[in-house]
Amino acid sequence: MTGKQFTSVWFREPRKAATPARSREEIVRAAMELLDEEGLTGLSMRKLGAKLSAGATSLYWYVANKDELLELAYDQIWAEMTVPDAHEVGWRDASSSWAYSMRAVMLRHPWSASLLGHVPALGPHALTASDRMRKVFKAAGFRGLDVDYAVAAVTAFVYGMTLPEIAWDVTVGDYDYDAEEMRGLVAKAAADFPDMLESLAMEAYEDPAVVRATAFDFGLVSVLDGLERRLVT
Amino acid sequence: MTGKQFTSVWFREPRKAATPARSREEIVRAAMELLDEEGLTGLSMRKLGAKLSAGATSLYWYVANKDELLELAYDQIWAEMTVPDAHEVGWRDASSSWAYSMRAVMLRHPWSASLLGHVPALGPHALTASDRMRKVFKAAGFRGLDVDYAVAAVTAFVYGMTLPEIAWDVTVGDYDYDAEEMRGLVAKAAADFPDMLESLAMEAYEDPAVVRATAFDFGLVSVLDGLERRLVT
DNA sequence: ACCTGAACACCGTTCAAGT
DNA sequence: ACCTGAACACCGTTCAAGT
Repeated sequence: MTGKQFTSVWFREPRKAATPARSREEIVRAAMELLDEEGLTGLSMRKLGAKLSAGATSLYWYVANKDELLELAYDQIWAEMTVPDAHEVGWRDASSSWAYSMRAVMLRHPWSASLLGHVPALGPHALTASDRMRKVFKAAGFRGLDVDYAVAAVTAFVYGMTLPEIAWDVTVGDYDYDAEEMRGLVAKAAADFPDMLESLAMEAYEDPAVVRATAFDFGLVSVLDGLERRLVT
Repeated sequence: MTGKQFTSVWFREPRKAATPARSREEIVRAAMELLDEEGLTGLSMRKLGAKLSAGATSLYWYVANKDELLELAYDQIWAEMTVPDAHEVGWRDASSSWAYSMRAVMLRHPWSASLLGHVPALGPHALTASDRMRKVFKAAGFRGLDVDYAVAAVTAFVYGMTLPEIAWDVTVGDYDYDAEEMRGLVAKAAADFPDMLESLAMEAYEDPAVVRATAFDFGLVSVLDGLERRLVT
């Protein structure tokens, strides 16, 4: 207990602007651009201020602190995900297209991976998406807290699968790397594990993007199959 | 392409100490203590130096930079997970006790959640754990890349489920919060979603720890059921 | 109502200098 | 071989002062 109160942007009323020279929307948009270009570590209040040709500290008029700015940017992520109506396409199609769209959004905005799960998802877009996901699993036949459990299981899977993909992309993007050399280094680290070396060798002949997509699909189908079994018993 | 080479602690030989006043092991142990006590943001090279009654910059003799120090600490996480032998207890029991132990380790070291997936898992302990997990799924009957896909699916699920749990614990720990008040705030944010309010109300009568454990089990059983189905078809 | 710059208390890291 | 302190280039945030 520190005496601090838990806070979130979503618990406070935004400033009502009289003559909005700058606006929250503009700031969040600029922040997302910076995040997309330079990643989470590339976003600083100073840089963001400069981008908006303002002093870094001007931003504090619109936003309590950097964390709340991130909460705002984070919520936008959810706006980009699509959740089809289960009554139109069935719950399996609905939830798997949602899963694919969540993966796509994360890959498009790699910084979101560092925020997902860490930042409370209480923004309007996050809530809307969750609500739609709940409806999908209700349509599937889940009842009570099982609805939440099902949503959580799919979300957890998508998130957990996509995160390493992003980490890999970031690594590849940040460094001058040679695929062959990289494999050699990894193989050296795994030298004591013949089993893993074998699987590494198998992968070497496949397109990495295909392997990743296949892994995702394999797991997603499994998760949905598993959830479906909860319905019949 | 930036001209930088990709590096990892595991690709370089450690310094061979002649008279090791300090050692990598000691530094990593101290770093983990600091991490357990104060979290990821609580670890700074200066603080760690002070804890070891050394100058902050002395650490750079043992470790290339902070990222590599985190790689070292991160690998220790894997040492704490247990993966039973599938030939003794069967693949379902083996993989689910591994899943539970991974969850327990993450909850014990909340900072690990911010490293998992972000930091390359190339350390000896990470590799050992992965190797054992692969053996479990091989024993189950998976072949080829399916072994990796199965391991990835379970890992992704555990990680994705546990992360929000940790975020919640950290929030509760950091702030002076009243359960009732908190629920009120969340309910206000979700005011437009009657469906979610209903589920919020249901949860209010349950022990949060029980709800979380139930959610984890529900999902885990589903994932394993789903994987099992891959074996029969 | 909005914006500013100076200032504070931090960071990670480099490097020449010490022993 | 190991450790140090000074220095550099950054951070987020507060706050009194401006318009």
